[in-house]
Amino acid sequence: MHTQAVEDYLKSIYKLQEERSKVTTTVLAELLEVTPAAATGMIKKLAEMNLVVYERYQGVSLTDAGQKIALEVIRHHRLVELYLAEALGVPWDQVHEEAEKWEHVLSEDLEDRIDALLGHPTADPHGAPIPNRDGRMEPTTRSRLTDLSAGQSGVVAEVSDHDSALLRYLGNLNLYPKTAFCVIDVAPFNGPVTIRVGDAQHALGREVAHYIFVAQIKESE
Amino acid sequence: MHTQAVEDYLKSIYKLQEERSKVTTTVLAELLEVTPAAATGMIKKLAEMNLVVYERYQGVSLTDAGQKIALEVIRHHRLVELYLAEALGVPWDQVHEEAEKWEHVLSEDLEDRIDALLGHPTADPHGAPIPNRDGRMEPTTRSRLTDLSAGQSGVVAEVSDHDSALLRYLGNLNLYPKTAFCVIDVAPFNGPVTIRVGDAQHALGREVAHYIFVAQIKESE
DNA sequence: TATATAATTTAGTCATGCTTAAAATATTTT
DNA sequence: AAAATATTTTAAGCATGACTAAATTATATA
Repeated sequence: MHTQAVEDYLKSIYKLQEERSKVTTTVLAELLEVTPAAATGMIKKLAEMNLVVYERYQGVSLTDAGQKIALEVIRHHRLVELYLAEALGVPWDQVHEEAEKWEHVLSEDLEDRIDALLGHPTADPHGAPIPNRDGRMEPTTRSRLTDLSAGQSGVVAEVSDHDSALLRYLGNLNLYPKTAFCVIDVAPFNGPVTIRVGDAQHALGREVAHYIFVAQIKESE
Repeated sequence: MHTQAVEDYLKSIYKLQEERSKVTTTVLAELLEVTPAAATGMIKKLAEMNLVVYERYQGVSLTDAGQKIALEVIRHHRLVELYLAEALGVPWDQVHEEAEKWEHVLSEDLEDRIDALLGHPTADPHGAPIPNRDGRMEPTTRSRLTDLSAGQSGVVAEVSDHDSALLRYLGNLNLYPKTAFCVIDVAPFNGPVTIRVGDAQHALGREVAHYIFVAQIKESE
């Protein structure tokens, strides 16, 4: 087993790699809420363990071994999130925080039990894909709501879990994954995106829309 | 929140205090699987935090504040043990090990959810009492099976969870808490204790009998 | 009671992972 | 291209919590 710090670093590097081509020390440090100096130190250690490739001033990237561990941690995290929500009724804006701690103490045996109990799920409560035991995930086509235009319809696929206040807000609007909606209007000058969900209509700020990922995009008739 | 080490020390001191009047450095160190020197160091730190009373060469005892924390940790531990057994089907010889890790990451909110889901239980899978939120426990009258004599009957109240092989053995004999039995024979010279459980009859070694706690002792007719 | 043994504490280290401050390197701006 | 700025790394240090080895204190034995 690796330390919690090692697991957290690998997980964070993985997440950043998904978005940016280059994972820099500073961005990593910000995500982990440590100083850049601390990140440099840990990156060096990870490089010695052959979990990341690192060249001074050039950022990091995961090796295959590092990615494997990262995906295991992410699997733990997302399985726990879903389990907390489904089995224990924890509100979806709180599961992330709890799972941050639980992901590091989950034995393989318990992972299997939870996985089976949930019916081998493929997505967590925010719609993020759960890697299977081999580290494979369902490929996701991640369009953001900000990329749609008026007249298009879609389904909420995933919502960023980085801010629990945002999740509470979206929960109040019933904008959970799998919710269908259509875009009524996209206001100019970074204005709100207005959508219709069932009978309700909501004007969402650009930042909120940016954190909503959409699937099954069509032109509404 | 306290560190995991602090919580583990307080829990261990509490458990030792239940059995011995004086908790010595060496016994504590053995239970925690660290060197006596390490225990001395931590004891000093706990004393500075006013969680234990400590005088050099004289052993430790918990303060009220220390006991409060110890009981919270024990409550977490035993609730988790029961939850793992009931909700996730973890075998009773494995719940202890898992709970050792989980007890330190359980939020108060989750504690309440688990407690409610289990119907505010008062004992863990081994029969050990679960402290309530105020730190109160059901008073236990702890006779050991070794204290009984032939012709007496009783009910298994609690079984020590310190050795998972012992638990597997007792599980195979169906000697779970609440199991009724009667003593057929107690062989001399520290010989086996023979008991009858339902239709089956088992000869238990003295060490095993020592780790079984019994309630509702009567003379069988 | 003196001595041997056992328990406990102190002293000095080590690993992990963080911090701040200063130095080195990259990137932007002029 | 040089200067200014931003990023990254190095250096030194701190807290936690463990270790070994040596010194101290208690307890048991003769």
